[in-house]
Amino acid sequence: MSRSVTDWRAKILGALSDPTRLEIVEFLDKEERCVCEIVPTFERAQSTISKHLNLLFEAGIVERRTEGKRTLYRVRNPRVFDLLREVDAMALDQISELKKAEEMLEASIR
Amino acid sequence: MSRSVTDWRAKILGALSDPTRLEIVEFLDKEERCVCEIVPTFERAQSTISKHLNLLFEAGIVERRTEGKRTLYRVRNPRVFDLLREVDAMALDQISELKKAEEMLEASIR
DNA sequence: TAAATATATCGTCATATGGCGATATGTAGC
DNA sequence: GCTACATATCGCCATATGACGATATATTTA
Repeated sequence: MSRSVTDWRAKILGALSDPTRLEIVEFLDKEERCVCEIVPTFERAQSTISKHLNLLFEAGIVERRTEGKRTLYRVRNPRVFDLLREVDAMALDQISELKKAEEMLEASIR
Repeated sequence: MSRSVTDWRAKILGALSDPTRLEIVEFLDKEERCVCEIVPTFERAQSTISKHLNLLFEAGIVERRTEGKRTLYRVRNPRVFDLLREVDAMALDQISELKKAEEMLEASIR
């Protein structure tokens, strides 16, 4: 079941298209962390976090290794942070665009 | 209903997390195109393409304007292409990683 | 105004996703 | 071997997504 470049791109982007997963990736920012650290950081059930981590793993965003009874996750390719920085720039752009529109709306009401 | 930066990031990434939409964005690469050009390019129903375009619009990826009876779409922020290039690099990396694994598997069988 | 064209929207279906609690699995220590 | 701990997996539910054909809307042309 070989996957095209486009499918891989979609898979990578899909893995990053959830707020919780985005924050998990940020939390892993260059630091390896065990699930036992990740779970209490987010207000989600342990099973939910586990599924998110597995999804990130399947998409090749993170790697994992076990050490005794813990499993440690880390970001596999630091490029993901460059990617996120690009998205940030776009997101900030959308937000400022929206603010501008709101201000124009208010001005027209006044 | 104001949206956080993380939510916007997720929305942008979600809009790009589908192979058809990725290809639509590539097709719009700096060129404005009408729906009548986009639809026949993809093997999808017109209604399907229309929904994809609207989703890209909602996420702020594309802009649109009408000219007579046609609607023309274009990419709103060329940054999206920088983003896609980053994803490409990651996708190629995953693929070569997979190939390497396959080769090692074959070698171990031989 | 009728017909043709371009696009959006609606209704429906099948499948995917995100969430949870409960349970299974695996390791460490007693 | 039993217990505790860490993590993954299962079963379920509600909602989102992607697909389609059919229909609605808007504009141009006849």
